[in-house]
Amino acid sequence: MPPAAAEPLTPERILETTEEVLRRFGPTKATVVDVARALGVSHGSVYRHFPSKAALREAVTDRWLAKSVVMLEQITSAPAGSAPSKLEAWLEALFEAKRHKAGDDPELFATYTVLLAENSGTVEQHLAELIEQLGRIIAQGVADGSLAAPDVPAAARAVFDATGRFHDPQYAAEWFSPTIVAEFEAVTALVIRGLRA
Amino acid sequence: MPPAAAEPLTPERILETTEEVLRRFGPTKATVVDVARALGVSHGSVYRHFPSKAALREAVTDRWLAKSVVMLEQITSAPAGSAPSKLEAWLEALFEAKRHKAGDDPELFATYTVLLAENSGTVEQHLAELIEQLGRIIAQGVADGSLAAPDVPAAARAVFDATGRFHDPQYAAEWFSPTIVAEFEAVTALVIRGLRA
DNA sequence: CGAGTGACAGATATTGAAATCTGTCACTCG
DNA sequence: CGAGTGACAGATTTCAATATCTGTCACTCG
Repeated sequence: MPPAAAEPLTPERILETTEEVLRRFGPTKATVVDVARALGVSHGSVYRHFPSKAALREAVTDRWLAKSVVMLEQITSAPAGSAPSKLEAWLEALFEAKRHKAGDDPELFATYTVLLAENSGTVEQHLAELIEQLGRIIAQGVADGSLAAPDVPAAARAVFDATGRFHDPQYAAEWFSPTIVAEFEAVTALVIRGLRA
Repeated sequence: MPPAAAEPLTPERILETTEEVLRRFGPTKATVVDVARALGVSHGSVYRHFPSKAALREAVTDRWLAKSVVMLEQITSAPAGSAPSKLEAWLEALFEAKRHKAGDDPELFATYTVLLAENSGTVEQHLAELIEQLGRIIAQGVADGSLAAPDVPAAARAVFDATGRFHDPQYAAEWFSPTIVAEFEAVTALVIRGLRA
């Protein structure tokens, strides 16, 4: 990247550069000074756009999480497909997306795992959005009679909790075991069976 | 404790003292020298009974894990009770046992969590024993027609995986949320429903 | 003998001084 | 004016010297 630029210094540019710096140096060594250096400005300028290093890192985290929400929203609001098959597709898409992120660039994934741990508020909000999507799929199933759930939000939460081993980054190391796909399928099948009308 | 003792130095006594030292100093500061000092012997003597510090810590871990297995075995092999209710009781006993351990003495629990992390082989064996117990309960249910499972060991594994949030120590911090019991019950109900004939 | 010792080498952990970083603010300059 | 600066104080991290620990082994002594 060009070390200096005539372009105006926007939050957007700062976020992009922060991602780049995190990618290069990792979560412990990446500093605000590094970001400023990469942008060709003084670190004081970065503080004009973000009130603290923590806020900057949180904004990067938020951006990263938003991508999965958008991807899964495609499945959630697809016009075709039964609720049970949507549920299965949604859970598999979530698992596969995480698994590929963790496998393709383990260091970057570890970096984001650290960021996630220090921004539990942001993560919680993101999880709530995912669970809300699950709730919409389950509600569709309840409406067309394919699923049964006395309390849809609670059922959505239960499905999410029960599949935690396949989306919680704390388990990332296990996602490359030769039996993991069979285990994922067993849990998914059990959960969907438990939800059927 | 008496710093010196005329009693012979047995593996048993060393293990007890090691537990004591771990309890007092925590997993990072507890040393073999500390254990020897507490026993009133030289650290060389400890190495007559355990080949390494790692082996000593592993033996302590093993001992600790064995207790839950014994407690849950009571439920597993109880003569009375339907398989679904046994399953529920077993999962609840596991959750409550862990929750109380974590709540009653958080530091000691954290110490054992560190020990667990450095002895993944021992932990895996312990988990296999727990899953084997679940398998026996499910097999009972299949035999009496209350449960359906094409592959009993796989179903046992799936039940254990699906309830991970309520027994994996990595989630201990969440076990004191005001909604955790409702969440546990929702997942348990979902899983048992998924297993019903 | 053989359970226990303690001095030793190499590995690991602790400590405190120096370097770097975070966050602020009075200032510059287009 | 107002985006950007850079020197500064206090907090945090790094680094190298120092201390402690792990694991071995030739030895003691009941």
